[in-house]
Amino acid sequence: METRELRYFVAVAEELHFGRAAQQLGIAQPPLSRAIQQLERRLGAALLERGSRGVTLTEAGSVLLREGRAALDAIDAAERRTRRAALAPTGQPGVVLVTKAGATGELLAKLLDAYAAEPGAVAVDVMLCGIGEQERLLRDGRADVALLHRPFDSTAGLDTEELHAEGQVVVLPAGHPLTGRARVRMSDVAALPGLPLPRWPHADGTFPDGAGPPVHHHTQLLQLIALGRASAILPESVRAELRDGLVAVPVADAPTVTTVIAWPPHSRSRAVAALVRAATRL
Amino acid sequence: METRELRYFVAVAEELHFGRAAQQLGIAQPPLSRAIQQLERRLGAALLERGSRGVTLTEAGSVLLREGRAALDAIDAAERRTRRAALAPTGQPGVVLVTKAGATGELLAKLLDAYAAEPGAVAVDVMLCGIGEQERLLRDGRADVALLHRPFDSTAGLDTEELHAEGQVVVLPAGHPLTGRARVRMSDVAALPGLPLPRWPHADGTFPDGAGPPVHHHTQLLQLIALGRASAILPESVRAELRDGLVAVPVADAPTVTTVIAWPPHSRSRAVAALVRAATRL
DNA sequence: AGCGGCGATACCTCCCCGGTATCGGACCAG
DNA sequence: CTGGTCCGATACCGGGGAGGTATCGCCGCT
Repeated sequence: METRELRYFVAVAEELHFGRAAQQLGIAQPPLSRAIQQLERRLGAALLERGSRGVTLTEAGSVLLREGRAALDAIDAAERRTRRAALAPTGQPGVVLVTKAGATGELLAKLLDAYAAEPGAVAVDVMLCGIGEQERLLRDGRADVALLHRPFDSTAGLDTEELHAEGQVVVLPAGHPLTGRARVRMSDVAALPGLPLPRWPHADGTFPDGAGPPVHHHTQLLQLIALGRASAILPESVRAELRDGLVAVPVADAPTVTTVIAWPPHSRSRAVAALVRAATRL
Repeated sequence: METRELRYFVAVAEELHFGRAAQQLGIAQPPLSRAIQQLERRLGAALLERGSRGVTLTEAGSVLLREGRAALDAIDAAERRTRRAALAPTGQPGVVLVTKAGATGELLAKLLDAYAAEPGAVAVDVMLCGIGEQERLLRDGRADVALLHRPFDSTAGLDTEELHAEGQVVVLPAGHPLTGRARVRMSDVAALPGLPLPRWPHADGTFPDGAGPPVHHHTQLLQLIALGRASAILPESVRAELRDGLVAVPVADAPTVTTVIAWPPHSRSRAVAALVRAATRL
């Protein structure tokens, strides 16, 4: 199977429309139709159901969509990492570390300091991204190592080391009745009238249903809370960045949040290994 | 990057010889040379060092070899799983479960029974393989789920659930002085004269250096022990398959062996999920 | 100097990819 | 049922690229 065919198929499977997929790929529709037919012939499998009401995926087609995306990511990763390795004529090409914008500020600073002090340390590019993007960045080679927070971030398919565990607090606008309490329970928070919990995007970019405002970024969320439009349950360490007008109250029965350092499993890079070692020694 | 180029590069990187690589790929040498040059141009990276004393990998080249193998595995997996999904017009295509020949006999039987009793269970093909092959089989799509033994098998890049933990015993020929002991320590075993521990192959198929006999299979090993040529430290459950002439003595300070069920992280197959659920309920 | 091994180059052929034009079936409006 | 439109499939053509053969250039060995 050639990557060209795979890219074409993924485009069609996502659009469920040959014409639009072809446009998006920058080719005409007929060669796209032919490429998909040829792929189906070679695999001996019907991938798409062409009905008069548009195109639908067969069972085999949805398998290929899932597996094919992973394969294309792996190819992108190979290409990117090779390019980066080539840019550094001497030794390691520098490491890209990715973490959610607005989180892990202190831990990250300590980690970078500790690693920089090691002999043979290379440049670490810090990349900040939105919620749920890290796994993708690691898989397609744009990043080499990430700081994640379980149980929020999925660590499926990644190697991890635990760095830090902490409880959670509920962040509320100052003056809210609950701010007087020493600690609260999940049930207290779930029932808050007029202060819905925000909705984070899933890995595929869609949002769960619900009443709360959709949120991509940390700071965005804190602002909403200050405006009295939402509340949120977040790790204790947000206390460090609470502005005036925001109050944090511990939530007794919220799940513990574990900060982990994660990397793709076949990453045998010396620099990543050293970074992980530095992190576990913090 | 096209898979053809990637396959060509991996062949050359493994052979470190254009002529032999071309022969192995079934093409002539000149097109292979050109393909590699074109790949290097497109990546903007020197991958191979052509010296008069043959070919060597550059830093970027070894990155691409490692990442490229993973990407090719992912493509093979996509192709195999799609083909298998297409063969089953109704529902799921059957699951391939892989485990080491000679191990986990009882646990496996119970798992298959428990899963078969579930509603909606599909056919489970059991595949037996040698030491260290399971991870590869999962990655390139020849298998969907595996029974592994930590810490011997690497579970890097796989999702796992723990099923069973057990201590280890040393297996000795009957009549050996140590067989009178109720239990022994690692240091007792390491010092055994004339009964070296066997060497298992690494993931890449090579053997570590040492005195012991190289071993691929369980039964092979037990036979060597009965002949008085080796001893081995193995999980307790081997007791069930000890023939006459073999004795097992618990090793107090050997690491615990954990049997886990493992699957590739993006495997969203309903059948694999049900199998894992059945396994954790055992 | 002569020779053998090995990768690069030159040059040719043919296939396959992509483009344009057109077809054919499904659905819709009247 | 007829004309229109939407959409994927088919027909056909042209160019680029993949692979083949022959040969070169370089290095090391004797």
